[in-house]
Amino acid sequence: MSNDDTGSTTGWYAVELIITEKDNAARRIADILSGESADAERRNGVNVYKWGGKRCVGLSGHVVGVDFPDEYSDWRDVEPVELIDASIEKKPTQENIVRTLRLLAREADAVTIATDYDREGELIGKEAYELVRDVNEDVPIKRVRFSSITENEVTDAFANPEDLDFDLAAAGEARQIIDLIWGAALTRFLSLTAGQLGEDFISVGRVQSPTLKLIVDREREIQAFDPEDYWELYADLLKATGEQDDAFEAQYFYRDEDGNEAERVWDEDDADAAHATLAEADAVTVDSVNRRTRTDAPPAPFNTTQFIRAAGSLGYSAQRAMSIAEDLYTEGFITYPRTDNTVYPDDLDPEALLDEFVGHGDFGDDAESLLELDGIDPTRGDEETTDHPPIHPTGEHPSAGELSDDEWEVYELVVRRFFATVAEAATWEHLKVVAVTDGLTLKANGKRLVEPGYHDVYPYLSTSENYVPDVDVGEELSVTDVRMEEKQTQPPRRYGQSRLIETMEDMGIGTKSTRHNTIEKLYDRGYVENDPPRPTQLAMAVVEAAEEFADRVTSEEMTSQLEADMTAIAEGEATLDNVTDESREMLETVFESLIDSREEIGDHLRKSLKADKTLGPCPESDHDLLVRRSSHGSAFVGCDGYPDCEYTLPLPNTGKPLILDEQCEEHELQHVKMLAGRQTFVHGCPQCKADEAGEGPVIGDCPNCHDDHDGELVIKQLRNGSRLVGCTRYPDCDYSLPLPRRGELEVTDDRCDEHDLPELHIHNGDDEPWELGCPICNYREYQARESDSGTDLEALDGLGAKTAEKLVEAGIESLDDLTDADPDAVAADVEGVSADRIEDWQAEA
DNA sequence: GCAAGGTC
Repeated sequence: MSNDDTGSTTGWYAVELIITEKDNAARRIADILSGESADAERRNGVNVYKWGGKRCVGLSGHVVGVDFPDEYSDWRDVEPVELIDASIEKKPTQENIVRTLRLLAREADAVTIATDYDREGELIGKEAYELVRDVNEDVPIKRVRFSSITENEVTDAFANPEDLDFDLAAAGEARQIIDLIWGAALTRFLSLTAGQLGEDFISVGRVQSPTLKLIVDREREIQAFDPEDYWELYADLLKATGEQDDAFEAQYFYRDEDGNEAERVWDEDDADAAHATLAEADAVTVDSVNRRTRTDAPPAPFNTTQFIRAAGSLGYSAQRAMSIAEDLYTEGFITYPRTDNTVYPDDLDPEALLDEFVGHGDFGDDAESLLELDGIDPTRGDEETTDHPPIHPTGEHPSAGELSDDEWEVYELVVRRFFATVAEAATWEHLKVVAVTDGLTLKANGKRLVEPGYHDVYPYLSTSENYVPDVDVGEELSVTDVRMEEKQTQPPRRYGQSRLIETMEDMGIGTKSTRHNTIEKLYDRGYVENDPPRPTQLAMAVVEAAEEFADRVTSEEMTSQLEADMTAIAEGEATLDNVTDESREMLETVFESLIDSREEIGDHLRKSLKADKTLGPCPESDHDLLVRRSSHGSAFVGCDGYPDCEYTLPLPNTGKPLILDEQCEEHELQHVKMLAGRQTFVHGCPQCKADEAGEGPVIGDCPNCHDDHDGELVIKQLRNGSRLVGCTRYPDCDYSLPLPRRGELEVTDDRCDEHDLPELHIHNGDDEPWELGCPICNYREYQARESDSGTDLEALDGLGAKTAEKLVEAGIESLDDLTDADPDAVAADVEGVSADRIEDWQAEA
């Protein structure tokens, strides 16, 4: 073979470059087209697969992005409204890949674009097309389309190459431009108006803002909710047998105006009357018995949204579930996790896939029992697309210990979901009994799982039964107990992450690949906190401002209109220019009223930002206490009146503070929770905590002043969050020993022989404690390590770094200076040090 | 330091 790396196109075979959307697709296509003979090499850190004269390279989705020219990059230098008519450039976002692509394109005699078969894939293909054209004006560039990477589809597609669909790509470009202009202009406007530049900018966008509005609207409903009292009545019934198994609970119901069954009694007198009647009844008579068999069909194959929902019920956030799924995909255990498809493609052979699991420990038995069913007919969902199959296992098995616990749990979920889709339906038997007494009706609903069907292989859904015994019409049942419960109607529940993603899907906003990121973005922007997400005051204010002045960006219609426009562009009925121009005009109109209300909007946003940080009144001034961040990043409580009022309270070092709704009755401060993943905990009222933490138990005598003044050493928690061993006579005696900030401190019963102080341990999580030892010995060791501080004074017993510093300031720079000094004169110069103590040191020195 | 959409 000749050297094919010379870039020569005059060789005896032509060099063909194939470009795919991602590395994984490049590798699989190279395998198919080369009959598995392709070699991989790395160029600029990018995999290039080669065989014969062919090169195949995978992009990483978009490798260029739209942006404004550099002169628009400083937010303060540009009026946001100017962005509307600014030019837009495409800039490489993945330099390595762009470089490699250019390199390969120069050498190519033919180029084939094989990106995903969807709109965004066409745009990514066009981006590749332009990068190739930049360096190779004449090379022919073709486009192949296939809906799954299988031998048949891929070879067919390459045998019949087509042309790029520039109209379809333009539809995608219109979306990019409109999203950028609206998003950037409005984001900058709000951020500048509220003075939030840098990390804490205030963002707005076509997808994030309607999503945030969903959360905010629900919160408004919750806040406006007015609970209503109601009562429910229950009776325990028993058959004449009197056996335990023949007892069950029934609930009182009546017919409402529409003739429907109702259980809630809204009037207390009515409830009392019904209760009294029931309480007097010794027995009730069975009025009707209804049996019904219900088929419980197995679930449809996983698309991204349903996968996120199922993982959510196992406790995974949307982001975490997707991140694990992406890893499992990259390692080859499951198929591509970003898909809308809920119908398995024809080329998936469920029996062959089940076969792969036979004999594999955790799944073998279930796979075998599924293979024994008569004919396998997988379930189908409503959505059928052609780009990727529903998420299912590949049949590749992870080896023992290869997956973390979380990865295994998610992998098992995907395997079992596949099992469920080929399993049989479950059957339930429902039994409804109605009994009457004195004109009152009672009912009991029983359910029993007769045929577990798919539940045997998919144990994630509830199969709890409710037992009601067999009874006959006319049978008398004795009443063994009667209960009346007072209840209140509950406000609607907040959206959970997976419910939000489902709602976004229903509304048609975002995509399978981005919805979970959008939710994460709302957290990053400080718009929501906690899980399920709760909106902040800032979020409320942003949504209010957007609703009032840019209603379009908070509504799902912006997306549906955009979709319609994109379809028109793709079909040649509209152009990119007329769609984007029209959108620009709308945004101009938005800005006219926005600019007029700049001050009002800014005030409202700033007030809300402050409200999000406010805990309650400061005990030392008329201002509020706020959660603040110190220059080195740790959180603390400080007064809004600073610098006039310097009142502060400490917060724990671990985690990010979250202000809760609960309030401390004594200090009127809201409670604080520290968010730190699994180590999240409720800190409570910071004032109460500071009061409790003040001084710990006495651990020994103060070596500085005990002999003269009975000073004792205690462990102190300071307001800035640090702690130390200090003297009870502080500030008269400032003897102190530092302690580490992190971890839980344990005072053990062992004592140091030399200093008669307890040995200390520090606990950090589950690890073995750090045996710090006697605090004096520990500090000595620390000083020995850090002893290039320029003075040898610190070696003295009980002389802390701060006092040493003061001595140095007073002219005592070394042990020699100290020996020569007059104790009384030094004591007068240096605060907190007695003449006696200096004499002791002189003796020691 | 903007968006949303790909992908890692």
